[in-house]
Parts: sequence; structure tokens; C-alpha cells
Amino acid sequence: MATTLGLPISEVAQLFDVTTRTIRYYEEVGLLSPVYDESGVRRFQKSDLARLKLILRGKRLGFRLAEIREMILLFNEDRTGRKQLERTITYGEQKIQEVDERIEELHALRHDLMDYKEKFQQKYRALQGESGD
Amino acid sequence: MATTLGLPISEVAQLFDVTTRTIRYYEEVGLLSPVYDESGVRRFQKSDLARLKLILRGKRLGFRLAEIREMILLFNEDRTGRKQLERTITYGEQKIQEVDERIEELHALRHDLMDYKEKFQQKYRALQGESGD
DNA sequence: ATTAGCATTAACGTTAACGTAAAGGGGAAG
DNA sequence: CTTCCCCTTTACGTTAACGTTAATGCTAAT
Repeated sequence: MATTLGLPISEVAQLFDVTTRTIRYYEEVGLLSPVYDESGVRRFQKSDLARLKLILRGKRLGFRLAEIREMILLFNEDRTGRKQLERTITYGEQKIQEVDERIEELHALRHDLMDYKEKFQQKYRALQGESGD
Repeated sequence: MATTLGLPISEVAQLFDVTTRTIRYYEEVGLLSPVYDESGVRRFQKSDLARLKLILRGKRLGFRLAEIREMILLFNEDRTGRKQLERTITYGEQKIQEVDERIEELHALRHDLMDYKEKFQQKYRALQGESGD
């Protein structure tokens, strides 16, 4: 049932709107591990694409690759012992809390932006009234 | 009523837990403009501190300084003409929308993290049951 | 007067995250 | 066979955001 060999790098790049260099770099630093076909060409499977999607989302959110790698590695190892599992879960909860804090800060920023905007809107309305018809 | 001359750079650094170099750099690139006293020492007023607070929040959120500068400059010029005000408001709304999108993505990430966590929690519970008393 | 501590500017160093050649392999088309 | 196109690796270049000296100045304390 080995249907799809996997996409070559150019198609992946096009799909996610990044350069091939970027994808190779992610492999260089251990964030991606596509298989290679018999002529040495990278073949990206679904799991690789899911991984890349996660990486790029992380990037859009301003996480550094090191942080993203942490998350990926965490949930990718087969941690089998109880202790390991406990650690993984705890770490996951911690990460979730960090995300929550980040959401908080974004709300704060949003609030600030709204305040500024409204200040300018008042100025604008004042001008409108001044030339008032 | 010129009570507080303003804090010197070292105290500001301590207050926000950044290095003095960082603060000077922000001034270099035009993000901060503290006054100087008669012996050439930077004095940071309240408005400078508010500004720095905003900058650091932006940084924590992964914005680059260029983006942060955009926001700051936008809401700091005295835009007085109607057109200018309109532009400012429109740009503000755009920024707010970007923030909203970012919040969305963070929720998505949070969701993923929760999924992973629960997967591991199930594994963990399975192990508990296996040794089950 | 000298030491200590904190300030200044100027300038070179560093790291992350790629960009950008350079040099070459594999295979399908003309 | 040559051309074309996409793939490969190797390696040097670049930008942002500071870090890190270096050389110097002001001021308070010894």
C-alpha cells in the first residue's frame, strides 16, 4: 500500500509558500526528517507536512526554532516509562500555560491599540463637527 | 513643578529586567528618545517608560522592532488632517485584525498541545490500569 | 589626589535564520 | 549528445538584535 512516495521539495515549498532553502534548513537543524528515494531526492510524507505546518505556525507566532524544536521533540519521542510520561504531561501543561499567557498579552496589546484608535476617532469626529453642516 | 528629572538608565534596566545596552539600542534605532540632563546623562520620564513597556511586550510576543516601531510611530505623530486621521484609523484597524489572527493561531496551537497532552495522558492511564490495583 | 562607581560614545563580535552562489548528478526532450 | 530542469551538497554572505570591549568623563568618598 505504499501509494504516495511523498512530495518533492519544490512542491512542498510551493504548498506552504516558503523557499526550498528554508525547508532544507529545517532539516539541517533536525526539525524535519524526510525520507530519501533511491536517487537521493527528499520525499515528504504526510507526517512531514503536518510537522512543517506546525513549525510555520510557530514561526508566525514569533517562536524561535529552538522553542519549536522543544515542542516537537517532546511529543514525538515514544516516552514509555511512567516517569517519562509524567514529565511529558507536566511539560505539556507548562507549555499550554505559556500559550495562555501569550494570549493574555495579545489581548492587552489589542486593548492598547483600541484605545489609541478611539482617541484618533474622537479627533476625527471633532474635525467633522467643526466643518459641521 | 519639574519634580522628577527621570530615572537614569541603570534603574530603568533594573526595573524592566533588560540590559542598559538594550535600552541604548532602542534609542539608537529611534524607539526611545529620553531627555539628557546637563551632564549628558539620559533621564527617562514616565512616557519613556510606558513606551519601553510597550516595546518589551511586543518583543515577548515575537514582533520585530521594525513592526513595533510602526505601531509606535503611527500613534505618536500628531496627525491632524482628515486624510491623515483616516489613514491612521484604518491602519489601526488593520493592526488590530492582525492581532486577532495571531490570537486565533495561538488558540489553534493550544488545541494541538491539548491533543498531544491527552494522548499521553491516555497512555499514562493505560499503564496505571495495567499494573492495576 | 586617587579610587570607585556609573555614565558616555564608538566600534567590533556574535547568533539565528535563512539567502545566495557554486559545482554537480539524473532523467526526459529535442 | 546536448539542453533543460529539478534535484543535491558545500560554503560563504546577510540582517537583526543585541553582547562585549575600549577609551573616556563626572561625581562622591576616602
